Amino acid sequence: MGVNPEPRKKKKGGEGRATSKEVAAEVGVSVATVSNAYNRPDQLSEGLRERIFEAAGRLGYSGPDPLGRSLRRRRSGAIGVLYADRLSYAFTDPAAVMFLEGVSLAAEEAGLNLFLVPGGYGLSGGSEAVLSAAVDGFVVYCVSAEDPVISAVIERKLPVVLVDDPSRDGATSIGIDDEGGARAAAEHLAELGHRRFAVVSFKLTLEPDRGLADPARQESADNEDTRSRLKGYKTAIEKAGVPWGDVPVYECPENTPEEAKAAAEELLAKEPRPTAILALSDQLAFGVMEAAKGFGLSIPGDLSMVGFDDVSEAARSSPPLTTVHQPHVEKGLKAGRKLVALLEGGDPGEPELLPTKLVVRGSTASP
Amino acid sequence: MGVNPEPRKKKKGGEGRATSKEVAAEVGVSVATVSNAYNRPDQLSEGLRERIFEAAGRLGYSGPDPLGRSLRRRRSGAIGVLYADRLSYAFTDPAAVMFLEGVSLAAEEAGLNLFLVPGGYGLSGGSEAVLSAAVDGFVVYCVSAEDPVISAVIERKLPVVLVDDPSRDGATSIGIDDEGGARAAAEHLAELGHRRFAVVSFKLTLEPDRGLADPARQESADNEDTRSRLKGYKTAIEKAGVPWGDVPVYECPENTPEEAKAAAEELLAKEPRPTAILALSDQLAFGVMEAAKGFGLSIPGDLSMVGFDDVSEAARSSPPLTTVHQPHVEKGLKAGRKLVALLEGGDPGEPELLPTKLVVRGSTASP
DNA sequence: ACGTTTTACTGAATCGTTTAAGTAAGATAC
DNA sequence: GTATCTTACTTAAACGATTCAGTAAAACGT
Repeated sequence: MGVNPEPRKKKKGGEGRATSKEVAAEVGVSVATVSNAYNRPDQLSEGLRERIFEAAGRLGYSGPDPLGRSLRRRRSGAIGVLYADRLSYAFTDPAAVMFLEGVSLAAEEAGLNLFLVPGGYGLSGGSEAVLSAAVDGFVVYCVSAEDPVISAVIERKLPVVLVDDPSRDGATSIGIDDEGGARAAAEHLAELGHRRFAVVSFKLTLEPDRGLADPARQESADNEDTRSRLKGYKTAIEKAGVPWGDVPVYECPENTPEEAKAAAEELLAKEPRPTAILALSDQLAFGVMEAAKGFGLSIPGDLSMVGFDDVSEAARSSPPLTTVHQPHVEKGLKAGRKLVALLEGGDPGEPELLPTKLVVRGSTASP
Repeated sequence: MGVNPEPRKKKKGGEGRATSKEVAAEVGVSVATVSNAYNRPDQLSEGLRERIFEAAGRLGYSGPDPLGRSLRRRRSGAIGVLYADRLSYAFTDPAAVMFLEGVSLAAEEAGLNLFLVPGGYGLSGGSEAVLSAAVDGFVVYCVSAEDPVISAVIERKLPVVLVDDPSRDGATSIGIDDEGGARAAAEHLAELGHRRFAVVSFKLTLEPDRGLADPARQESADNEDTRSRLKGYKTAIEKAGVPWGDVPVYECPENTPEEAKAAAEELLAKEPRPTAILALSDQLAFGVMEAAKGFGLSIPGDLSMVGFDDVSEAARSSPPLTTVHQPHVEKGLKAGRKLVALLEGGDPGEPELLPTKLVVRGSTASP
């Protein structure tokens, strides 16, 4: 058994990174003392501490290895953000970016790093990324309740904050008043006198369709957000005397202007043409606006348009987009703070629903 | 010595996450076998493997702990992106976001996660975040060569790819043709007939000033990018017969429209007023445009404006911004791929300089 | 001068894995 | 029927730290 015939290469030149053990050997102390030099300066004499740092510098030891430390401490010092899609996609969505900004603010407050984990339904690996991420907890963003990765997260039994999809009981969560915002958007259009509506939605289920979605499919949307927004529209539109069944709801597999453009091209070709289009996100709204331009339709003269999210481009587009504002950064910040509270054994607080607000700009007018 | 009086709580209820040891005990095999069940299915019989998974499910074991595994494997499966500033700031800068998109693309290709590390000069902790991040390598973005965090990164002796600041020898790097792009921008203005220029720059050193920077200070800029862009402007402007010393260069401590607005307000109050302003980034250009609006100046009628970066808003602003395009996403992607190559022991390739290109839109005209 | 505290360390267990090397039993070869 | 190869595991040593429970020596109090 462990005879260890050779003393092994002790430190074969200055090469590679050294370990605390090597530093300890060099100085002639125990590894515990080296550890203390870095973590509890009061546990050793000033002189020895300096000798240790000096030797560390000489040997190329840059301080405790994060992995060894994390393993022992049972804390990695990072919070994970689980994003529904591929990560690269998150960065193209201004709403997601603002949310991340908020989470990173919370991480900074707590001195934690940010670990981005792609959910990537259908991606190679599946929920492997979730299982292999060295984090202390997760903020789960925008993942449908049906997504298998969410089970993977739950399975890991780490502290979790669910964002925008507060359907798992027990879990801490935060969301926004989707329904109220959507209702306000549709009411605004109804008050302007619109009666011919159309809706451009993002995907309703994990296996998305492209095309018109009937009410049954709408009901079965597996994302809480989506369902709530559609419900808000429905309530307001029915109140205006228009049967919901008459309102075409177009499902886009991806939340991109390109998809929405294609959707709008189909919707605007209908006779009679809708006079107002509600989009479930600003990204989609921008696509619709482009399509309208292609049809030679002026906004808001020929077509009124309402988005959702109030991303910063919304104020700068031409015409500026009427949309439902939601506090993306604050949502991220609060989600992050809840997670931090959880990590510190504190109280994450009640599930919260942040307010939304209709911001009327230049893309809506009477028909 | 380790008498271990009590057998310790073996598994006090289904609570907490279980370990491979517990699963092994439950099934009556060694931990090695449990490990094999997850990592090398061919090493054990199908039946046993299923019994192990079944027991794992029962005990709440969700697979090997990432930390233990990473420690042993000496691979964490994550690449770190070191960002100069606070992380929350990265998300407000469209150029940084696009870059991250590229890196995340590369990470996805390689099946790696993304670990975001704030450089945060002057932040509490300093380079602590760098030292404590459990990553396999770093992509260093936009950090001045003088920044102490960059030394921290080097010290960790992990594979590193330097972006936009290829000054450390030996390190793999990627950048863009800053000088050429800047030169083209200034040449464009000169050709239009402009002779009274002003420049709005971001910070020149780690300890930024706000205000006009004389040529000496410009030379001492510790970011390669900044120096190159200024040099490009200088070359073209001098070629047009204007002494560089006559061109006011205003330094903004932060790369935000707000800072640039303040800068422009000062520059535009000068007599004679500049007829063209060059901004080192689009973010800064947007601020200048706002200031111009405040002065009642029309762009490009009264003032021509050129940015740098070609972020997506540049095409949508009014007027659309003439700017220097750089391939942000591609830069991130290539940086990420180089790092991946390094991690896999391959060849990261030569330091690359990606091309820039002037995109003429509506913000420039003859004076 | 003697007991108590403080200071400055060391030893050894532990965190949760992976993996090279070993082994016993059964299958295959000739 | 013996030698060799597989199969299906196990043993034990890492990986790189932290931390608790010592302990010997020095400092302190009276």
